[in-house]
Amino acid sequence: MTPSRDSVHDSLYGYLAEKGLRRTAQRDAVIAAAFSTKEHFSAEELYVMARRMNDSVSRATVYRTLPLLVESGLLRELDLGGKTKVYDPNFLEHPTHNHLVCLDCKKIIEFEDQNIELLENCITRRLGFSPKNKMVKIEARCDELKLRGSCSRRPAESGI
Amino acid sequence: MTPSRDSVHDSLYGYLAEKGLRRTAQRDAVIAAAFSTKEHFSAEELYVMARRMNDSVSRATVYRTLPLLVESGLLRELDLGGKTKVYDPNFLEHPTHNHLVCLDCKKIIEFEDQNIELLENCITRRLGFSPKNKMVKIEARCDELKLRGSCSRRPAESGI
DNA sequence: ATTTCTGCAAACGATTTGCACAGGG
DNA sequence: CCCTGTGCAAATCGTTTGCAGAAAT
Repeated sequence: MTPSRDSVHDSLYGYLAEKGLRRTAQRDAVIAAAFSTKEHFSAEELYVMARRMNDSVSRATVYRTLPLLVESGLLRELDLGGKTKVYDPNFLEHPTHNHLVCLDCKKIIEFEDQNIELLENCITRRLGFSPKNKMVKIEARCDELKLRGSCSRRPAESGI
Repeated sequence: MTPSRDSVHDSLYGYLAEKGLRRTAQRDAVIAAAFSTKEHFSAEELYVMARRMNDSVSRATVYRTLPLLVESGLLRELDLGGKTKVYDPNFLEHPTHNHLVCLDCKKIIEFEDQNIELLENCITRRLGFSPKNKMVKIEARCDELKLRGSCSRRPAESGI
């Protein structure tokens, strides 16, 4: 299910090579950390995870590596309403998924929809552009919470 | 076309009154500034504009007023890919519009689409939620730029 | 009179950067 | 070797906050 770490490595290091950039133990650790989870994470959280794989990784390296991962398309940067941006490692497996954020419990549900995808492409072309990244964010309130006064949903649920 | 400033004032001060908050000259200036344009603006830009209307307005007051405007629904906070968030005063006139951002020239095109709107509502209900805010951001590249090597579009164009 | 608002300046916190050394090709 | 990458600590920059006085109700 998870894309093999090797394919992620190949993909990024292919990208790095094109730019004349080098392979290092620290970048390996950051990549391994980023794809060791399906959860969204902040830069700081990635720093902690990467440090567990290789304690020579510094915060600066994490902050310098993150943009490379985003530009190469391995990771997607998202603003889901929290105080910092988060990074989503699930775009390799689900390149067109979108997000619903519950305003009550802050839970995030990922969903895919082929129809929206299609409409986005049409709209973009009609305006004279070629689509690159499309993102939908829906902020909503939990019906169950409104009815029962508490939200029973479990954190790990994903609509994918 | 622009909603009368009075209606904006009424709307916000209605909201403020509900919360036991007060009407002040500084808030008036910030509101007037925010709705003196159809362009997106940053907090700092709003500060400059508000100061032109009343030079007693401080940066702190702008930063304290901005969340009130967002929570009351008058202004929408957007992450369009720049380094800071921007605020969009056009949601009063076009409550469901979305954004396309050109990766080449950074121009922003606003568009509305009833079909996407509908799909977002369906998806949200299907997942057991009631939609509150829905946003679509499309990042794209200008076809004309690709063909001609330069982007001839003018900054003020809006797809609404 | 009571409470909210304000400007100021200091504090904050996430991110970025300059530097000198380490290490990949 | 040469040049990129690194950790460290300092710098940056947008935003937030504590405070004492000003102003709204």
